[in-house]
Amino acid sequence: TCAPDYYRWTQWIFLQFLEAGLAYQKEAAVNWDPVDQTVLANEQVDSDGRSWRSGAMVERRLLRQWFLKITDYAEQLLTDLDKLDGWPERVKLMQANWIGKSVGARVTFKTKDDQDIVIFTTRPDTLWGATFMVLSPEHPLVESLTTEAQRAAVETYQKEAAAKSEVERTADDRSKTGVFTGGYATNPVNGEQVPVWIADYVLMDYGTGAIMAVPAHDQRDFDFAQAFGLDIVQVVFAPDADPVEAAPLAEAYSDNASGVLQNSGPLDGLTVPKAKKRVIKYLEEQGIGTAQTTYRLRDWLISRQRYWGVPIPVIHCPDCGTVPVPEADLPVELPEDVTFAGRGPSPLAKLDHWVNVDCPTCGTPAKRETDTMDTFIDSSWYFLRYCDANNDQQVFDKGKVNDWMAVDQYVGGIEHAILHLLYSRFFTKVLRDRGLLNVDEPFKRLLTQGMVQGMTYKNPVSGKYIPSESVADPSHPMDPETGEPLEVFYEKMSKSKYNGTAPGAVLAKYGADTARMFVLFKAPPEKDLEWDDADVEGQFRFLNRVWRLVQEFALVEPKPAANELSKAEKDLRRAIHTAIKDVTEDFEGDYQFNTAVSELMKLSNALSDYQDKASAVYEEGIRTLIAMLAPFAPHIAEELWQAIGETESVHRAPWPQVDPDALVVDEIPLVIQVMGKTRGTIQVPSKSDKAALEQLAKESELAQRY
RNA sequence: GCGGAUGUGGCGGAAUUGGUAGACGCGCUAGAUUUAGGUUCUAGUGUCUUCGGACGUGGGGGUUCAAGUCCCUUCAUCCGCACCA
Repeated sequence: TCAPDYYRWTQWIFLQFLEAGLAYQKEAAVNWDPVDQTVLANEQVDSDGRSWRSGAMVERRLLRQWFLKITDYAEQLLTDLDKLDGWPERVKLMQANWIGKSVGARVTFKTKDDQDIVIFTTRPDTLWGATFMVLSPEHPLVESLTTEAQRAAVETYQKEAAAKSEVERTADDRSKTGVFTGGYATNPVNGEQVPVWIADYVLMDYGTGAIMAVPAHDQRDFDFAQAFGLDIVQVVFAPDADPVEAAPLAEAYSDNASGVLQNSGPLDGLTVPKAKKRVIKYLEEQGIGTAQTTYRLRDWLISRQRYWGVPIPVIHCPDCGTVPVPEADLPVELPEDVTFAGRGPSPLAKLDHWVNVDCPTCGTPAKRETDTMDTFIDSSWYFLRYCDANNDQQVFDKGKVNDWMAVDQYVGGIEHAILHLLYSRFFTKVLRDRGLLNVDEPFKRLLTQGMVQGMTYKNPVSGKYIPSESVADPSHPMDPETGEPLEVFYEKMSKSKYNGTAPGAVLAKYGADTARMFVLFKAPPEKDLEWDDADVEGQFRFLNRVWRLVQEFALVEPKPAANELSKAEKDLRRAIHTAIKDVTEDFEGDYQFNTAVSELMKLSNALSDYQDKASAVYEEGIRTLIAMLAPFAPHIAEELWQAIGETESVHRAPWPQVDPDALVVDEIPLVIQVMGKTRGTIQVPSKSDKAALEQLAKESELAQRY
């Protein structure tokens, strides 16, 4: 994605976004990584407020930046999750959470001097219970609402809030802080005067930055009211049979299911769901509010003050404003004659000959945009380019993309749940709406594979991690210095925890085939894998057994195929074809390679136990085993394939096919239960009808005994 | 707090539509081979047992001839989101 013949098209796609009105600049309080000296998208800041890349605490800065309007696609990105049957529920939920849809209403409260305070609420049915309002400290109306008596307190609070980071403001500590502005507003449904407060738990960038507070029915509002003695609690719904009074309320009453509205004018007597519908109509009739849906998803900030990235292909002209670079001038290449001065501002900004250009529209001197794009842009469409990777005329051929897409199976880590996987869905939908392709969703099936974890020794007293080499007796691990017993557990590998495994050492000792077999066998692909040297040994043993089995077989002179198979031969043949069936199903289904490997082991065991090594069925078994081993242990399988006299590569050999006849059994063990208890089995002909089976069961020794 | 997932031997994990729970592997026990250790091979390995059996898939209850699987309830662990109005 860093090659100009790729990012040329990344820039072209950016221009498509620009043309569609989906790329724009705005000044906003953004996430600034002080270590990498760049801004970051919301998705790239973890819940502790740290940069996904540098790990530094992110600061807020007011900067003019480029954004992509992913919010325009919030609803589609949410509803189309239902189409993704092949995705883990967990990932879909994380995306739904991140998009954060809330359905409710905007309602306008009036101040004394007739200014509008617009609030957003998901509970417009509780409007009659609103007894105060809270604005975000940054809310533009705070200044005019604040009375002289309260001004000092309000300004102090605003300063404190501004100094706090987003994380501090939303930290675990739920104790409420806030200040009364001295101002009042009118509740539009009942004309009550309600005091207006400011508090930092109300966030300027969600909803409208202002809320109505309903202490009787919202626990946060209740807590706030208690903390500040706002004891006007108006109850507006209650269980029908058990009206709740204001006075004894110990906590907010928020059981919506059984509530019936009271003290609420036109809503009285309605259930909560009905009141929610009715109130919207009422607000609209009265001209005081409308239905509204909000999303937590924010537009995607894509500007980066980094050198390594795709230059944003626009030119800033003093006369024409922001002008896109004409398609014919793409790519805007990253200059190579830059000077890096450690960490600091992007070196692009200092490169005058690159920055200074003529405006493509009017020809007057202008300046290039020096920000580059978030690298997640590059990876949001590469799967489309894969369909037509060498096209130098267009981004990709529509026919080819429609033919190949969507991706049948995507494999990736859970860490991309709300990053790459959301961005790629967004890009696919935008490019579809630009008429460039016909698919709605890029990835049909998603497998989030687990991580490899290492065996970790930790002294629970000192908290120190101990390298495994220092542990003398692994069955009773002790701290070599203090003799204290150690905790043993599995955790993500890390140098500081001495729990890593050097792949080179494993490969040198056992070979790549063993390592691969171990990884596939140890756990199903979506689960974390606990690296255990003893299990690696186990795989090594298995491959050695197969090796010996084939070497022994190579010395035997096989007999020609018999017309009539003995019972032993039939049994072996059934084992062979059961293995083919099961391994094939593991490949075609959910990639449960752990059970596929175990099927290979079973087949190997069956062959190992089989006496007549010269039988043609035995030979079939050996050939089948090697052929099915090939995808798991390609080197050994190739070697063994030659050992049995083949000259072509095993990897070109056809995959073994199931012979349904081989799976048929003449006799099956029938489970006998007497009075609901399993008592044993009897052998019965597999083609018996119900009456015959009942007869056999009644005559059986088990039936006599119980 | 909200949402989701998962609970099966000493361990990792298997078990089609409800039909012999614990496949396969690790580990462990005993024996054989070996000067010894390792390797390799054989047998055993859910718990209890008066050797007849009984019990057993986090706990409790239910449906069924039959439940790891279906229903109700409860507990625990992990993950995501979290003052989102």
